[in-house]
Amino acid sequence: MKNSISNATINRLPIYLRYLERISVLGAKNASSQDIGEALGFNSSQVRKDLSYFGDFGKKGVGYNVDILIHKIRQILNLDQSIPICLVGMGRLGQALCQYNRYQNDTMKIKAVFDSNKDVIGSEINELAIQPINELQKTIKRKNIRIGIICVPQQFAQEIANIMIHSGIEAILNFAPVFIKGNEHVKIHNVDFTADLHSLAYFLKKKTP
Amino acid sequence: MKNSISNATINRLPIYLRYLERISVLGAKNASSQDIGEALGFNSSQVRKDLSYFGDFGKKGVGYNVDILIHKIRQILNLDQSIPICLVGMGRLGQALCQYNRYQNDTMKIKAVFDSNKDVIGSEINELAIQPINELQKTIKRKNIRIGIICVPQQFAQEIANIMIHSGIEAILNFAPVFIKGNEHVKIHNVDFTADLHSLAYFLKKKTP
DNA sequence: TAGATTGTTAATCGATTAACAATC
DNA sequence: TAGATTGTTAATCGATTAACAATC
Repeated sequence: MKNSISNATINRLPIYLRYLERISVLGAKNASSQDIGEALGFNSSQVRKDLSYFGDFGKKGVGYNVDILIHKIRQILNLDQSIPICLVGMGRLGQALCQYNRYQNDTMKIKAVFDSNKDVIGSEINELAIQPINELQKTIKRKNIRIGIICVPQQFAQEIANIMIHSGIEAILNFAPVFIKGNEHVKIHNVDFTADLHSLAYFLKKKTP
Repeated sequence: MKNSISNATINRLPIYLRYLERISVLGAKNASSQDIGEALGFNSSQVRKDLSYFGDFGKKGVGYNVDILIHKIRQILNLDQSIPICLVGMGRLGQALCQYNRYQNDTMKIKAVFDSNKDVIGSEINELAIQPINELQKTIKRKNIRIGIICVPQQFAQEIANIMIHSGIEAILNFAPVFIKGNEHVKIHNVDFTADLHSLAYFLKKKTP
């Protein structure tokens, strides 16, 4: 049943959610699909269609009640519960993500961090002691960690993913610039901003020198 | 004409390229669409189709010559020339990207960095002095910067984008968690890993407590 | 030659959008 | 009531994949 809802739809839900939370703070009570779409660069039909997969949240002639919709989307995305996550690879990117996550008002929180470098193991970031990789499996189980973030160099990414998968993690966000193989039980999402940057170059005007 | 080639295809080219460069270093001479697809999680038909938009690069019965294909893809993506880029927002993420870019063997290089914080302006990162935002426009023009990276907090992102656009930049990679409006002359790509993380939560198994 | 693999077509699958009756 | 906006259908548009003749 979950499979019948398009991936594209799922990827937009967090974007709707963030916008709604933003305007809720500013005092907005209602938002139409038109409002939401315009603010986020989507077609209003798309907004309505995406939401309609999950229920009739809107009111004809009025739009969507912002706070109700926030609540519903949080439910759909499982963000109505706390979700412990871990992060492996405490390079600069790992540190940046860690710090960013710390100050977010978010139910997904980094609860354990790992690195292979002996010089940083034991030191603290965000009040979390950096642990060695050989404690990864144990810690995932002990802390009920459900999502893993990979920020290690490319050549180690698959190996870390394998440990995570083997430890029963349910989803992985991979920042290493390499394709990671998972299995049918683990959802893997790759973030690849080097590729993003390179694909932008395609759109540059040709210089005629 | 460029418009006839799908966005999805363009987004895959850098991924093909990186893989080919990796196996080239390892001594590979030829690669079939099958090889490439398997390594990267794509269907082999898709690999062939993507490449066929740009020319007949393969040899029937043999596959693609790795080094020739690397050269061709670099040409298609304009990566056969040096492309100066700039980065605005020297928080942890900005610093991480800067450092990463510095040690990449890449024709796209960060040539100027900016921040609004007086305490960091003037200090150096990667042998680049951090400049104030009011020098952004002037510097883009003087250094022929063609792509801008935005790493500022959400509430300032559109403003920075506007300056970039107004200064004649051709593409923007936006890391701020907000939709940025551009125009028909500027290609904008949003990287949104908070949204990525939140959409992963959708796929978690429902706990039945 | 025999086996492998391309480039391309046609079929399929998936996602977006326009349109509108229903109704707040 | 009149105006606005939903939820949903049908149409369109776009992307992927299977299949295969051509040929190295």
